[in-house]
Amino acid sequence: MKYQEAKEKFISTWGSLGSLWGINKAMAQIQALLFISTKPLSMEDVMEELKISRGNTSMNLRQLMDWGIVTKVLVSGERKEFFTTEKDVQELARVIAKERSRREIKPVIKVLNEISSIKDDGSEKTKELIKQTKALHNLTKDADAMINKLMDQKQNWLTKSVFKLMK
Amino acid sequence: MKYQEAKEKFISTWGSLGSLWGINKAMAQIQALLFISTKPLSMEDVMEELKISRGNTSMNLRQLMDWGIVTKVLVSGERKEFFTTEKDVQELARVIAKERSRREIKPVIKVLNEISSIKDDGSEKTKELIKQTKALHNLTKDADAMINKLMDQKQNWLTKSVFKLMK
DNA sequence: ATAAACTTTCAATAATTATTGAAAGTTTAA
DNA sequence: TTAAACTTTCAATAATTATTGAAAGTTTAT
Repeated sequence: MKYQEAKEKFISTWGSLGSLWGINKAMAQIQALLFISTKPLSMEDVMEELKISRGNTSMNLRQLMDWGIVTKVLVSGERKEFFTTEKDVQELARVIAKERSRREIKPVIKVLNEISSIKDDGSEKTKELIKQTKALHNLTKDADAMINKLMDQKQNWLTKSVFKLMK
Repeated sequence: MKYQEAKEKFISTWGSLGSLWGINKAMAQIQALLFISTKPLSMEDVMEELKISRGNTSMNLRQLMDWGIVTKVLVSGERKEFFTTEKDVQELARVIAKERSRREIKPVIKVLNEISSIKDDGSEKTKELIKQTKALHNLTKDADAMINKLMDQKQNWLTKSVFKLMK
């Protein structure tokens, strides 16, 4: 496999993966492109490489910046804007995990909590609803707390203590 | 909030959540309905409750069975089939995690591995591609291993040892 | 102040994904 | 073996989501 082929494969794989953890294809592909680029890219560069329109590029770059994983960089002597992505995978994972928690998990925890707190009228179906949403509420809450804690560990938590403890 | 409202809220919340961890709305809603139901439901029951067509119900029940979180149960004296879902949240989480790992994470790990193994031609861009896909490969691999290990712990790993160790 | 260089917005359109419903298929009872 | 009860399949259609491109907006250089 040559460079160009490998690069395309990486971008398309990362792109389709993206769609299943909640971000769209173009957004994931742009991030992938920046991730393996040796220098910041302009909007022009991105459009060219990925064959997507200016509007699409603009919108998705903004989203990536909202997520906090892409930043504008100023290239001296250049008028246009250049973009780069977080290059450290650990930090990347941390940012993504935190953002997903805030956007998706936290709201669900809130709703589950509301539902599990309805008044018990004594009927079997109400008891079941309360019991099951309570269980789901606790699981979600605990899993969210855990993942955040894991991701906040600075250096490689994986190969260090945590992982070993679970052997 | 009364029972009916709470129930509808639960089903719709779970339904929209579903779409962002890779299963479709109808599938997630059927699972949610079964999850809070006190007894197995027939296809008729599901169609009626969720106002979806027979075909849709049939297809999504099959998918849920493929995932291993819904099972057919025979109700004596009844001709038609009844369905029920895994009621233990921990076991549910385990099955979902395992299945996602198998369907989504493992294939990505494989591709990242392939890409990170291309021949280094000495150019800067090739070096960067190799370096970054290698980093991503390791992270994904480790995270996948960890989540599987966590999920395989039988009883409540969360409130017990693992969680405490990360304080 | 003007215009060129560049970016953003958003209505229109395209692409993708989910849903329907009816025909075909299967199972069971008699 | 027939037919009623039930389930599955799948082409057509609807709903949703992503993308385009051109007009409007902004910034910078002169």
